[in-house]
Amino acid sequence: MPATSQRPNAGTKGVPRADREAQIVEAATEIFGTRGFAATSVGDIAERAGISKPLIYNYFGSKEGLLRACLHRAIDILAGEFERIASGDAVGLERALRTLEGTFALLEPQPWIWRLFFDPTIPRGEEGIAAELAHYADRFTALAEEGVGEMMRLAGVDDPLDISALTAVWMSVADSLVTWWLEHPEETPASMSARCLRLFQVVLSAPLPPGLAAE
Amino acid sequence: MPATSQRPNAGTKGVPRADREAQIVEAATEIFGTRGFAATSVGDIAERAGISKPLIYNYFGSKEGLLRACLHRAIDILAGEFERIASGDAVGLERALRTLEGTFALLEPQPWIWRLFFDPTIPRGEEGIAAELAHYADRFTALAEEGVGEMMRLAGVDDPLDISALTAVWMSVADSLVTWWLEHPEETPASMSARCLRLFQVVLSAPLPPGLAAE
DNA sequence: CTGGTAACTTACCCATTAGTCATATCGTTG
DNA sequence: CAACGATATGACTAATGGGTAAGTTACCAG
Repeated sequence: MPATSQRPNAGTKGVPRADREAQIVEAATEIFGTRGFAATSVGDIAERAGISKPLIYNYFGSKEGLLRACLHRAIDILAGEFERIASGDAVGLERALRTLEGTFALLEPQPWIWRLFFDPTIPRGEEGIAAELAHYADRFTALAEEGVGEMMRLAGVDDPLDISALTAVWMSVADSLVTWWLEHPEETPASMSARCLRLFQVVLSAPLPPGLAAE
Repeated sequence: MPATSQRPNAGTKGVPRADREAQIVEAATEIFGTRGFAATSVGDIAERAGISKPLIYNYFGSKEGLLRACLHRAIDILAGEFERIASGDAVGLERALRTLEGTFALLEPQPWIWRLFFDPTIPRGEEGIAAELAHYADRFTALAEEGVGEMMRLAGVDDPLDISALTAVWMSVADSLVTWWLEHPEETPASMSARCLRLFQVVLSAPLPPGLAAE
């Protein structure tokens, strides 16, 4: 028997660091992604992950370091595959549909990761994580803008502001579908894709508003 | 001359309570709306409004009370007009365009108010403001769902989940356009409306993806 | 069985910030 | 002009939450 036992729960539980880190990052990503960085406390994350707060600081150094780890994992999951999807040979609305399908498949395990890149509550100090985050968010935005711009040029529009606005709309559409999915967990990637096809169909087959009919 | 002067700036400045309240609410709405509730401190708001923190507590009781006041003003500005716009006789995409136009005109003075209703950093305790907020957010959602549902029934779709998803998408589209506007302050409500018309045109005139062409 | 190290936790520190108190000035009114 | 209520603030308290110090337990190599 040990001489003293003032910290009854202390001591290792035999979980390797890599495993714990993954587990913590997973929990953190979910809470950061749903509640926002600013509204989340490190204590909340520790509780959710079933460990204590100092372990997080041991492994990640700071709240921001934890966020950085979440981001890097998110990048690993998304970046390559996302560019592959976006660089297919489809254009216009078909490219949009393919991108949505790919996104749903990618995000299936944890849709929250997407939110990290566009969390408005992350402190916007020039230095630190904000810059890094902006870099990756911009990569996704650039990808989207490329697709949107291509479609608009086909339609004879090339006003950069129009492209910028429609890109924002498009990304928001994708985001809202992921969010909706979050609230309907029984949906599969396949059923989401099918649903999107139906929704496109409804919108595109709707009667044109006046002033927009001809041309 | 007064006997003592230990608080040099104390004392009334002759601003009636109603005016001060309006001024504070205006400042608070802007900061809450852009940075999020959780990431905003009462001190920041006081500084922005040019008054001291205790005055806010004097008038609104708590940070949550201040948010409630912001919400009520937002309701006053939006609710009636919004319902009038939505209850016009337009349907489908024309109703959508009309709603956007009305929204831009309404939000012109302070686009931030819109964000209050969908701020994810507001504490989600069952009791308190969250319930009230959900009530109003649901009213807007119901309005949108009515319009979307009408359009979808015209297109022969009546799956409630499809309606729910497209409603989420539609609200997100409106939100993203307001956000985009926030980042392009030189735009007027009229130019935003015109831009939306062009964007609709591009999307609707795009070549249909395969598998979606015929019926 | 004896170190050393990696995996843990309790109990704390301290900066920020929600919220309060006591006080000060002004306008009005009898 | 005295008294009062409304408008206002500097200086405090208390709690939250990021971050740390120091110690506890388990495993493993010699």
